Amino acid sequence: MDKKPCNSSQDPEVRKGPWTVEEDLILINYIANHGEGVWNSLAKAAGLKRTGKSCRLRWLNYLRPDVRRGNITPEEQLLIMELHAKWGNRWSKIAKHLPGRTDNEIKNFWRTRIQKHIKQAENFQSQQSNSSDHDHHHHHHHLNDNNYHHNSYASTSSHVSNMAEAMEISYSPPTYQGTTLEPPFTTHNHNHHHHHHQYPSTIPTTTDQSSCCTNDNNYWSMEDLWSMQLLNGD
DNA sequence: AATGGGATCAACCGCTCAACC
DNA sequence: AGGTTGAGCGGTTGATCCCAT
Repeated sequence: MDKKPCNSSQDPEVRKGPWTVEEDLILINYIANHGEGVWNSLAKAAGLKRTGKSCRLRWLNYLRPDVRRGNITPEEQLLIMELHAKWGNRWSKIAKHLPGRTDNEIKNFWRTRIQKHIKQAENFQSQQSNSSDHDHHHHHHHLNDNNYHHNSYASTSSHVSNMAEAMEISYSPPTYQGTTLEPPFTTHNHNHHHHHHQYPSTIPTTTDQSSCCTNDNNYWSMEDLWSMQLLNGD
């Protein structure tokens, strides 16, 4: 009988899964009137059949008025890469430097949009170093989530932060920010909710078409960014 | 036209830590 | 001291969407 009742998995009183609009409204309304915090009792008092944890998460990641939705901007992406290079998977710490973004969002962004490109770059690099006769195997590691915890951040981070710095230098020039930059940074902007495009397909035409660092859409893709890393990385 | 597979994101889980009693 | 509770973190999953076959 030492089973803890905290096993909420089959508790019929507790709802799980996606939040409904009604639940959202209840939570918003309650917090508007009573404030946030003490999530377990809040959940009960508000009449939500949710765990406090679930309420907290829903509020912080979605309902809170100052959450910023929409695609990660190039500037944000750069920041994420820099900070991740410094700190690794410290998502909440990183998120503190991106106003309105949540740790969850940044984590998702990293895992879905960046990590795979790292692996590609990794493979590419190892191919390169294979083709060249020397086998320096001293840079075989990269940002591999699982490596993360036991290889020192410093070794990987210097790599990436060099890249980030190099990118920032060529990134910040006014060509980009001066041009009503509203572009989807993302490779394809599939807002999969309903396709309400917040970005017109009129991509800002930057003044310099030379653009060693822009692709045909005039904004950088992951490929661009990571190939820059490859050029820059040792 | 149907469908399989990859990409994305919201939400869950287990865990740790700190405060409090 | 030891137990309980709440907050927060990072990893993972499940549902959905999109696209190519």
